Amino acid sequence: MELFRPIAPVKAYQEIINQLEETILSGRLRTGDKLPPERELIESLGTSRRTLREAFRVLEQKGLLEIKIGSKGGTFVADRIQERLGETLGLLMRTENVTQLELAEFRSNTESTVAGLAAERATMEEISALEAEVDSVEALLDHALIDQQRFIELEMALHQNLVTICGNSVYIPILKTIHEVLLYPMWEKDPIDRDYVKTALKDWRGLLDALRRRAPGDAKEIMRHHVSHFDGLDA
Amino acid sequence: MELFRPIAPVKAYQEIINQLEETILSGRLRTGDKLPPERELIESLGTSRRTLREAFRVLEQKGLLEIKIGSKGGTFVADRIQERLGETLGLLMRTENVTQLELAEFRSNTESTVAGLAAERATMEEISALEAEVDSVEALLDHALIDQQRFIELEMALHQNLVTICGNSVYIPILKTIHEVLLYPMWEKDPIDRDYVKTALKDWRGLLDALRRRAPGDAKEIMRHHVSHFDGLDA
DNA sequence: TAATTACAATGGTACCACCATTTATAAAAA
DNA sequence: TTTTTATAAATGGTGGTACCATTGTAATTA
Repeated sequence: MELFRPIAPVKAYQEIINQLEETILSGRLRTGDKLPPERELIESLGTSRRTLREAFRVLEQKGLLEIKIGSKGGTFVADRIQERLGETLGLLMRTENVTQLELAEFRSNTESTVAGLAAERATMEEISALEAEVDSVEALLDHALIDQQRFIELEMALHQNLVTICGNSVYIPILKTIHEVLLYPMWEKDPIDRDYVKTALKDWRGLLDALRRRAPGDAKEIMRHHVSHFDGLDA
Repeated sequence: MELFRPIAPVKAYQEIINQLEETILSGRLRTGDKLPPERELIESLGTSRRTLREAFRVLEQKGLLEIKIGSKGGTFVADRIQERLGETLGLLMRTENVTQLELAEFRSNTESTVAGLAAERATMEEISALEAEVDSVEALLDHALIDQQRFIELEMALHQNLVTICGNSVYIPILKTIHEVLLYPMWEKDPIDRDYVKTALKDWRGLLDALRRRAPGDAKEIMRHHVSHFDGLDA
């Protein structure tokens, strides 16, 4: 009889998850690396194929592994955590714990902060590159019909680039998730007319100016207005 | 020979995941509901236990299911998506090589925003409850030796409560992750003296005042200073 | 040479038996 | 009677083995 047994008994599949996760996160296994076939791994790990596969399913869901079937298939270390983050965020919304309004407010505040940081740190080259993209948006007005799909792509790219310019990588996955998972579908519903594009252009021109003037306060206000307008917070 | 075969062959476990996920998200199964035992479900679904269990593992990881072993155990519908969001966020930060500085900056900006929102929306009851907690921190000064562990717990709780007060649940999992995963270990390293606690107290008293005065700007500035001081951004 | 076929590697599925954990209940001891 | 202990039942956890499905490559055939 045992005097002491673990409070929370360790399950085999959980142990495998922990071990592989640690190996991947520590960098000993890198993105793209191929793991040994299941039938070999079970010998190294001293477990059964069934248990290993349950662990694989979890790590696949976490975005750390990617599993392909077929002759050249196998288990590969992946880098899809961001996708999963987006999926989870979408899941959270569907369960009605998070409203569209909360999300829009979060985006408004966060993008505004990012714009402020960008105004403090943007180099002339970065500003010029951004301006070139804004010009691309303006070019859309040359056509009688607005290419809605293209406009959304350009808008998205502009926001992504601004995040990069702000120099804090924490914001990148967070805003990318918000953009792709939640705003993309929203924008697709609302039809975009010429006035819409013109308003957006005015915002971006103003932002470029604020970046050049190193005016974080102005940049924040412009971006707050821009995002609020697009998300319908000002409606 | 087949003329047409599916582009992406549907895997059985994926089909089970989709089916159960849809059932849960549509509300036909609600949080706390107990699913039939594995051995019964495989008959309804026409699959094997192994396949069902792989699907369960994924849904458990997603935070939609909770599985308990033992006589009164079973598979239950859970509501742990927010936890998973936090976990995923932590994972992402570990893999994206986020620096401590970036993280501190993100926290400073975000907590500041949250404080501003709280100042706009806090009820008198919420402010009083927060004040009671601040009093608990002050009580730590009655002892010759500061209970470091307790101080950290109280600080953490104060921040969490402020997030709740701000009324936007998007911030909850994000800041919770930042706090638990990344700041906790940091705080444990630095020894906390009486002056440290006194400074923190002054910040919180000031914040309480700002909340009462409905002064978002002041609240934001105080919180920015408070967080920066603790994270060593001002050093 | 080009199309077809066969093979091999690898993950996907299935059935069966048994182990481990937890709870409830009954039996035994105080 | 009350407390402790042993037993049983329910349920998830693990292991083994065999076979199926998918995919790429090499051998075969026209």
